[in-house]
Amino acid sequence: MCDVDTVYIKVDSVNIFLYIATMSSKKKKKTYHHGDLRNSLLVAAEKELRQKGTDISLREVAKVAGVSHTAPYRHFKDKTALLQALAAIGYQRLAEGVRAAKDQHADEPIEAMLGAARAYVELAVNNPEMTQLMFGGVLDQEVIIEEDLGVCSGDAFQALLEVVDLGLEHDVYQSDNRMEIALANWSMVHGLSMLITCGQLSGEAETDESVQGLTRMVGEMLMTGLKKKT
Amino acid sequence: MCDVDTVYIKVDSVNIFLYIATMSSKKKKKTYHHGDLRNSLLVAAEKELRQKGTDISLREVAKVAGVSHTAPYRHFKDKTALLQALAAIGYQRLAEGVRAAKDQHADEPIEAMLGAARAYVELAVNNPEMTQLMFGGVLDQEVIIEEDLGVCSGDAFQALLEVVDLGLEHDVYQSDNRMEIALANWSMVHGLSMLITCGQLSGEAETDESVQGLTRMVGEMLMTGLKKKT
DNA sequence: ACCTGAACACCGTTCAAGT
DNA sequence: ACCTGAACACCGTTCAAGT
Repeated sequence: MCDVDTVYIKVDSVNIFLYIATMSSKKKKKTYHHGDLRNSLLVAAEKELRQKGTDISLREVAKVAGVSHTAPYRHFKDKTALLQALAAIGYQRLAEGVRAAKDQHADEPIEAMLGAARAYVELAVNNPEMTQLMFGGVLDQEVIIEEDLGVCSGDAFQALLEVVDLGLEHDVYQSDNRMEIALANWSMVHGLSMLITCGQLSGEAETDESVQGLTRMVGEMLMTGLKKKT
Repeated sequence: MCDVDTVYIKVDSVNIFLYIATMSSKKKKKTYHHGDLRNSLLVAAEKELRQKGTDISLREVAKVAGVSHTAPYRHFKDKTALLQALAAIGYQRLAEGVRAAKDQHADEPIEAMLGAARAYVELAVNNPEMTQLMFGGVLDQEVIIEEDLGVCSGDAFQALLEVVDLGLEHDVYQSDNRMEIALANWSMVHGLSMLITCGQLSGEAETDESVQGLTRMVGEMLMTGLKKKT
């Protein structure tokens, strides 16, 4: 009743509470989770996602993170909220990948777009479960619980628009409608990604090289067109 | 003990058993499910899919079909098998839609392809949950339990190839690689479908008209190319 | 042959309680 | 403030049993 752990109640200070808890955890069995549990949960969730696919259990995530199965509810409203927060991280990486490709080809707008396409497909193929989580209808994009999801997914689209604008500035496109150009590129690249990650192209997209080849191929086809010139 | 229902055991004939069961069902409460339960389960499953989305419960499907929660196991190995059989129906409709569009434009290969694209996107947008089931990673395409799935999904791709061949016969494409042309078209159309059905384009794809407009737009962009001609 | 009902291990979520 | 443990209603699947 009068041991170290009870002191913090009377002191009523978060910092001191944490300090004592940290100290005592070195002696006793670590029962409380210290530090950023929210983040630990997301890390655990991604590990589970990669291993078991899109249908992961919140209880298992908690177990992997080393807390009780009710602890996640301190940081996320429900299971969907955790998955949305995880998807938000996926969109963040997507935006980063696209911007990195753009910066590498600042003077060659077409190569910048093809590079962005390569980054998009590569990320999707290397993280198929994450891709399915983001775009597979596991979570309703209509009902956004974690605001991060809306922000990050919007920013990813923004990154794509920046690559389009690069081309418009250099006057390389026939059309001057940035939305249309963006949507055509996005659809093409997204479609290829989804077809590969859901296993429809299992025959022709097995190695990294073949995936890159396919990406370049469909990307150039969109740029030059399929129809014969008259 | 000695009423009508027990006769069939001694007779040991399926037909007679079924006949007696049918007769008795008119008098008593219908406890057994007569006729094609397999089909009834698929109908119930699609109803549930449309209502509750991709995460449906096998028990609920059984309840909707009017049988006990273990009855489905007489017709499907497990829940995944039922979902795969349902997805197979989706691929079947896709193949039909594409072929119908092709037959409508037998002399205009480009219009045939654009029509097929329209059919594909339309079907996806009108059945978003089915689309997510087919392509969203809910079921592993790697592990096919219901053989129908493999057959029907292969046939849907076959239908697309037929539309490509129409164009090759009329010599309208720059490339002569049917696989490449097919993949470019498929990626484009599939990407647009998935972006709409997962809610990413909620702003610009609300009405049937706007969806058709977007489909035609990206389709024509692929045909003519984005880049300025030099 | 076809279906039922009890049983098991799991799940998401809530809530009173503990430190 | 942060986490736990019991409890509840649900789920997929198995199996002995019924007609």
